[in-house]
This record gives sequence, structure tokens and C-alpha cells, in this order.
Amino acid sequence: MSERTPESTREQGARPTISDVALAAGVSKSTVSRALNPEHRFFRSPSAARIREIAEGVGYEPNPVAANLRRQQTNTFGVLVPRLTDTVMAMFYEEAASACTRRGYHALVATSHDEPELERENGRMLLGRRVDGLILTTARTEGGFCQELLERGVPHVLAMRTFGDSAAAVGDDRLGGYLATRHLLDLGHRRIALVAGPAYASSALGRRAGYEDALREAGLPAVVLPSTFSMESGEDAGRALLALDPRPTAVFAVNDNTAVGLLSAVQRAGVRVPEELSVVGYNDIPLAARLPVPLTTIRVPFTEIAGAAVDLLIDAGAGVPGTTRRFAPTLIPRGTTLRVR
Amino acid sequence: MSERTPESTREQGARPTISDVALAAGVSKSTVSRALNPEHRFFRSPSAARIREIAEGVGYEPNPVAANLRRQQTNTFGVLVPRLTDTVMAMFYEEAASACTRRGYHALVATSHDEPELERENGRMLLGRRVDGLILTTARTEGGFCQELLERGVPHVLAMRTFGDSAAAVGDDRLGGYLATRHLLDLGHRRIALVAGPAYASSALGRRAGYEDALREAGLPAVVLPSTFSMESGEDAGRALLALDPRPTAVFAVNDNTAVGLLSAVQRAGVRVPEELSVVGYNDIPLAARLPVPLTTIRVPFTEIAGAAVDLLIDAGAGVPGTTRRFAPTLIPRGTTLRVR
DNA sequence: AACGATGAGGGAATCGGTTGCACAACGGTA
DNA sequence: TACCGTTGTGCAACCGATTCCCTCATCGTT
Repeated sequence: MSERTPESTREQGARPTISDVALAAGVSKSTVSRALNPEHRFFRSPSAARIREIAEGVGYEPNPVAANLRRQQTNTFGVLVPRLTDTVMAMFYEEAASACTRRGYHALVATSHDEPELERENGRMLLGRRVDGLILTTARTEGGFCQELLERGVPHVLAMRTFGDSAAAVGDDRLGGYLATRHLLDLGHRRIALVAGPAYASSALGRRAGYEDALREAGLPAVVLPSTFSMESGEDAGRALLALDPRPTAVFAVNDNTAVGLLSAVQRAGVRVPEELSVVGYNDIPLAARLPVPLTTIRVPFTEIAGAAVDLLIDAGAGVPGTTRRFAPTLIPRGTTLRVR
Repeated sequence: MSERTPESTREQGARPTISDVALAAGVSKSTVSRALNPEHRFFRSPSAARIREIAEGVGYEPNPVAANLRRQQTNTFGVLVPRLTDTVMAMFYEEAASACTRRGYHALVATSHDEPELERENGRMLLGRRVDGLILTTARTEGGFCQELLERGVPHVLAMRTFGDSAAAVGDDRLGGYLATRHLLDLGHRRIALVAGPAYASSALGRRAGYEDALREAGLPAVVLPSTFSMESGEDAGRALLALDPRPTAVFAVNDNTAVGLLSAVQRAGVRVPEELSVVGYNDIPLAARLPVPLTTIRVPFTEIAGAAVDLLIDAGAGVPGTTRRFAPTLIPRGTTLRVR
């Protein structure tokens, strides 16, 4: 298969290996390896520089597969998200991938579709590919795969959602929920509904807690509409809202997706936003600012969260196991919220 | 570092290797390897089954890094997309990843942000990680990285967009553009504008050609508004459209993103859709059906395109280099288009 | 009874790096 | 001058599979 002449020169087209560089430079493989490794003392030495030039000259590119095998690590983190077609998750993943790159790692993504079975399967697949750690935004309050990771002692960090003792980097959902609700209260609203989001996600629970904090503070009752994170369920929630009597004058949706679905449903039913109904979303996806009526929402610092997740994973030794880094969100007032008259 | 006793049994926690299985089964590594390889004759033999049971029993999981090194292939395809935060690209990637899985491959994604420089950099990164081939949706009419792949003889296939002689799996953009425009013509529109999309993308060019075909057929003039693929540029195009005199009664946008931006801009200016302006998008992203006025659009068979791309890459030997597989899109009439009265 | 075909299975090389250990050369210090 | 620390470098083992090349036993044929 691999045809090499006795002298270990190689046919055209085959990639040069470290041995070829060694041959060309008249030194041993070990020396070349050290000349190429910035961590090694030898790296900063004139002859190392010469070797690097020769390596460059013959078009040498190190084979990470071989290095990974010997080093017993891949310099790669697996990232498990529910789905990439959810803009929030795509944003998070892009940030996570670039945080990895900054720290000299690679990212490998897989999806769970919020199904525990698929989460487990794809999580194991990532581990099977020998990633050095896992970043997951798929945590569920019942544990599931996280639990398994904890038990097996696999390095991992949760992001966006938390569970148990795992290290985590999250937005302050409770604060965000409070901010959103507070904004509506400040505009004079007294009947404020919540599109709750799924009970398996700590993020949805946190936002709900913030919503309830604000209402309790104001001495007002909570009105909770069940939902998942999807646009469809936002539509359902919108229809449910219209059936309420008395109808709420404002609604806080667990995320922008459900807000979009809800807007779609209520506007189609002839309800004017924001005149007859104020709406606040969550996440500030790019679309939010570009809806026909721009959506008031909560902005989450994804860049910081993703960066912190990667940091926690890399500096695992430094951090206490149960470390949680929490980042404050901010309210972005736009067109879908209006003062009550 | 790795502490193993002379007998090659290993401490708790360390993963068992093929040697451990061999030891436990009383056979050689080669035999275990063959017992685990479904391609090998020996695989279907009672003792192979016994070995597999033992492997399972000791919790053996093959190390793909070692196998990749020896086999000189990674069973992984690199997928290069402009950005994952564009729902269309996220949809495509998810389909591509699952097509890879079906065929026993893995997918590794990277982004170009439609910048030739970053495309080249990340493309090389994927190649450096020793992927077996590349799927790219980033092709530009000027060539760029595709050109380099062609010259270096790297196995690759383009998707969604084409360039030169590279194999490709695409939607029939010309047909899609024709369908969209034809639909507007059939509704009686006579002044139909185009939000053109970037000139570097063959997809945008194809849709434009279809648009021009239909208008030529009807003996009507083209009205072309420049744009990229982004929502922002859709807003710009919307404002440009409003400035036109006489104002078009309909517009075909190169994709749903620009359509959303355009809708946002014109509705904010008080133009009623569809009564005063009909709009057709392209791609049928999930959001399209859930806009306050559901968007008429062209549905693209992403599943088929992604599957074909993977097939072309795997069966590269079978297909002629320049093979292009083209899939027909379909019109999805919804709320943003109305008959002229 | 001899022979070839077939299948099972072992030994060892191999993929392409990394790294522990050893040693030589050199400069500085006591 | 003897000794020691530093630096440069090579040898060889190693990571965990896969696969080529054999050997050996078994079985069916003529």
C-alpha cells in the first residue's frame, strides 16, 4: 500500500512525516519533535528554528491522529446541544467553538433533540471518539446523562442549564425573569401571564422563579401557560392566552421562539401588539430586532457563558467540582411592550 | 504515567484495550481484531461471537484514534458552512450529519462567515485534522478554496452552491426562481422586484436567472435590488423598494432571511402585506410559517441534497468528477401573496 | 494415501508521532 | 583540575489498533 523506497523518501503526493523532516535536517525524529513543540526548552534555539524552516520547506504538517494516540488526549471537547436549528443553540455553539479555538482546543458538536435517549447515545458517541471533556446545554432536572457523567467521573461542564453537582456556566435566569416581569409591572401591567417553558430545563424554571418573585413583590397572582421551547408551542400558548378571561394585558415568554409563535397566533386573531398586549421574550436572537414589531427581550451574554464553560473545563483542577458561574442578562426594551393607559 | 502490572492487567478506571480482551479470551490481538470486524470472514464464526461477548464483558470499547492512525483514514467528513446561526445552514448541517451517520461516517463542522480568508483557514484546519473529505456550502463564483481543493486533488463535494468542476448536490435554483416569479405573475402582478442576493453565490445567481426567465416569458422588465443573504440587507432592500416609483406590487426575495428583513421594513413603514405588497421567500425555514403573516416561500429538499452530497463523496470513484445532482424545489403558497384586483 | 483448498489464528511490523533515559559537550565554579 | 549544572541530541519504547505473512489443522477429492 504505502510504497516507500528503502531510503524512506516517499512518492509524490504522500504527505511528509516527521521522519522525512528528520532525514532532510540530518537529525533524529525526537529532535524534530522537540523543535516543533513550543513547550519544550529546545524550541527556542537556533537549530530548532532551522529545523522548523526545513519542515516548512518540505511541506510538513504534523498528524494529530498520531499525536493524539501517544498523548492519550485529543485536544477536543464534545459539545452536546438539543439542536442547531434553534438559533440560541447555534449562537452558543459558535461561541463555544471559538472559545475552544482561543484555548487551543477543537469542538465537536452533536445533538440530543431534547430526548434523553438520543442525548445518551450521542454523548457516548462523543466519548467514544475520545474527546477530553464535554460541554452540555442539554441538562435535565431529572439528571439523565449528566448523572452518568458524574458517576463515571468524566470531565464535563454544563452550560445554560444546570443539574446537581456538575460545574456550570449559566445566565442568571431568575434575574432575567425578574427583569422581564418588572419591566411589565413598571409599565403598569397588572395581569401578566407567563409562557412557562418545559419543566425539565433549569433555565425555564429559573425564569419562572424570577417572574414569580416580581409578581409576589407586587402582590399579584401568577398566570402560567405551559409550553416547550418551540415556536409551535408558543402558538398554542397564544391561543390559550386569548381564551383567558379576563385576558392578560402582558405576557413574558420563556424564550424568543415561543414569543414569536405567540405573536403569530395573537396577531392572526386580530390582537394588536403592543396596544392590546405587551410581550417580552428571552435571548435576543437576531430575529427579535427584525420582527415587524421589534421584540422586547432579555439579552444573554452567550460569549461570556461559553468562554466560562471552556475555562471551567480546562482548569477543572483549579475549580471546585460544583462551581457555578452565573452571568447577568440585560433587558432590551423594544416595540412589543407599551405602558398601560 | 500508565501503570500496568507485568501481566498487562490494568488499574481500575483505565479503559481496557484490545490486548486486555485478547488476554481474557486467551487469543491474540489479531484474532480479537478480526472478531470485532464485521467485514472479516471470521466475524461470523462461533468463536468470534464468544470473543465479542468477552469484549463486552470487560467493557471494551475500541479506540478510534489508534484505528484511524493505522488505517490512514478517520471516517470523518468536514463540513464547511458560512454560519450555523443561519437556520438554513443549521438545517443543512443537521441533515448532512445524519446522512454521514447513516453511512457510517462522522461529521465535523466549521464556519467561514462567507469570508474567503476564514474559509481557507478553517478548511485547512479540517484537512489538518485528517478528515477523509469535505462538504462545502461555501462555494464562490470566483473559486477560492474550492479551486485549491481541485488543484490539490482533495476529495470534496459542494452543496447548495456550485463552482467549476467540483461534484455538487444542489437545489434547482433556477427552477425555484421561476416558480416563485411565475406564482406572482399568475396572481396578476406586473411589477415584480427581486431582492437579488450576493453575486458570489451560484444559488443567488440561479434564482435570479429563474426570475428573469419568467419575466422575459411574460414580456416584463426586471427590477433588481442588491442584497446579501442577511436580514439586515433585507431591511435595506425593503427601504429601497419603498423608494421606487412606480412601486412594485410584488417582490421575490432570494431567501427567507431577506424576506423577513424586507417585511419588517415595509410593514414598519405602514405598507400592508399582502394587500399592498406580495412577498415570496426561499428555503421555507421553520419561522416562515410562523410569521404574523405566514410567508409564501419555496421549499428546498435539504434532506435529499445533504444525502446526495454524502453519497457523492463516498462513491467518488463511481461518479464522474463534475457530477451535479440537482433537486427540484416546490412552492409553498401562504399568506404573503395575494391576487391583484 | 496424497494433495490442494479452506479456515483459524498467531507473530510481528506498522501507522506517526512523543517522551523517558542516557550520554556527550561545554562553561562556570570551588 | 575536579565537579556540577545546563544544553543538545539520539535511541528505543510506547500509544492501540490493523493487517501482512505464515503455520497448522481439517476436510473433501481423486
